[in-house]
Amino acid sequence: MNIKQLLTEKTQTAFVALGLPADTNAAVTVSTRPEFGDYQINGAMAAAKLMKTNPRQLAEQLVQQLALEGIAEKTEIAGPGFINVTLDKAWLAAQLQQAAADSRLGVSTNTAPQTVVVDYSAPNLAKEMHVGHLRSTIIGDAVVRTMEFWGDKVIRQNHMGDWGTQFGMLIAHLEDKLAAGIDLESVALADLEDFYREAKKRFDDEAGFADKSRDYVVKLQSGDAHCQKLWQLFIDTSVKHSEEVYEKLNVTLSHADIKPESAYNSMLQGIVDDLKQRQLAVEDQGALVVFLQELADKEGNPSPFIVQKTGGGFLYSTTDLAACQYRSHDLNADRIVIFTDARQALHFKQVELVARKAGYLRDATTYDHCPFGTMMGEDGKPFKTRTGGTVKLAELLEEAVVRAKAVVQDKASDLSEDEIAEVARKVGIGAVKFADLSKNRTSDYIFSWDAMLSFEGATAPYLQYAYTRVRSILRRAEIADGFSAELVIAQEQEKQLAVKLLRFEEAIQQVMKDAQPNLLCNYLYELASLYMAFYEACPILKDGVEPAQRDSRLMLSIFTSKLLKQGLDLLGIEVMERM
RNA sequence: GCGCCCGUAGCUCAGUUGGAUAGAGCAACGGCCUUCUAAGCCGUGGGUCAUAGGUUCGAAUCCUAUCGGGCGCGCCA
Repeated sequence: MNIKQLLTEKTQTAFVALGLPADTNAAVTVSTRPEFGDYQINGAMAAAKLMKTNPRQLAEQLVQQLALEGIAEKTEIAGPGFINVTLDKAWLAAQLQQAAADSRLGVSTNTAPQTVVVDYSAPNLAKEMHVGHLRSTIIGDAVVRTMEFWGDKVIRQNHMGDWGTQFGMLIAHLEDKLAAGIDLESVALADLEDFYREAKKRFDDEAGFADKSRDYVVKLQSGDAHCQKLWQLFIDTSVKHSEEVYEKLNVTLSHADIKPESAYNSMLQGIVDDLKQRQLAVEDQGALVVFLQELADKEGNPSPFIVQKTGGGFLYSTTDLAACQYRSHDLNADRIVIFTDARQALHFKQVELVARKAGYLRDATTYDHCPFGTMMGEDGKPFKTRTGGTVKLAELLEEAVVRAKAVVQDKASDLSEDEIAEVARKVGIGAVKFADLSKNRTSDYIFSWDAMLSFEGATAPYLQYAYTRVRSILRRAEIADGFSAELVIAQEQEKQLAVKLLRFEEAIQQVMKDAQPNLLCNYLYELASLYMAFYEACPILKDGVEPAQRDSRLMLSIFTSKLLKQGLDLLGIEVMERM
């Protein structure tokens, strides 16, 4: 059920009946104020301009053609030509009745499933995951879950960085550690940050170590068995670290979704040869470069895109072109979605241009780079990653759970120790995720412990709390699993809740279109908020409530609980029965 | 220098395709627990949508310029 879409279709049919083109923008939106009804149709004004007629008159004609009998209780024209639609309560109840009996919670069937490749998380394996990886990981995961719920075929791709220049120094350092008999996991690679720092220090200070590191990179990339073995040891350990974080974060990325940079290794020479043959890439100052006139500056100097270094080495640009080829042709993607920070915007623009020219991306494949802002410190200045400024993701999550536990113990003393631990985990992790997921900004964002770990207001705990309140009522009501009753929408709070419950599909459509889970966060917060208002205003199990009204309100509650759970699940946030 | 992103309440942020009187949360203040979980609900105050022009029935939204912040611009990823 998608009311907005229904009204849009009705309006377009009416437009056609009035002799306007079928693609005239209906401009259906949710009403901005209660006295304007539930939805408003704003298309008449723009259409009138097009036809050079009076907008109010056109709105009148449109209303006569609309055919909203049974759907709308009232259709009014206001102002210069707004059409305000107030939905019929009986119609809402009937729609909700249907949705409540549906396993998809009223979300319509996806009649044209797409194959979507989603590239997200992609940590650099040379280091441990830090807070900067949070956005890509959880935003990507929420979008992926939403697409799967909708019914698209989603292929996750964790484009882990495992092939950079730093690995030479890391495996050289690892070799020495192992030679000294130091245990791999418990000591040498227990803390990747420390390990990286040690290696970097030797690289900068120790005579001969830098040369050895550079030598090892070349050896590694040309398939030397010894270096490969050291590298594999390092990679395996680092991947394990990442997967521990995924587990804690409740992220759906599995081992099978890892498609690291090194996986494209065998394709790179072919890509470069092909670009040369197509005369897209030319030699310049020793490197192989594609010049892009499309991105030229004002003087007409094209934008350079290096695909092969002086000396023959490949870069991430080469890898990303190979990834285009693989995803578009081999995986047959209709859409490729990539979540990285905004600093790489130019890079991906270049990748797409080159990939399209060379045919690595089919015309049928859309390529969406979804950027987000750079992380800043609380002082508003860029978050420093070099000198101890990095907050490890694992540490953030631990802190979140510890803080949540203090709150849970304070507020829910009747829970057992085990339950408290469980609730603290879900609340803490949920708070961190929601804090990040609920922000849309493509601009820079400020990292703040307090913001991340806030448990009041528009936060995950608020939604989780709303869920436990509903569940508590349902427990007390002692109703059977398949409970069903007639829905009656009477009071204002019931109606507001009902309309919102029927807008779930609108929310998830937007999330998928723009790859922005914050829209789902907004929706769920508003839903929970309306339930809270309903909860305060509409008694259910209290004395004096008529059985029919009680049962109808139980139906509303059951559906709300299902929707909250499902919606939070799409965000990767868990719920609990009590808190 | 050129390019990209951004500028909304004291703070953090919403604001859909250009729609009516720009919304939440936090913080502040005032109410609401002998009855369904007060991590809650109800209410009050708080705005030159960075600035100046322009486009039009109508602009936070589109265009131009200026100011401010961040990032990027050939051999890292």
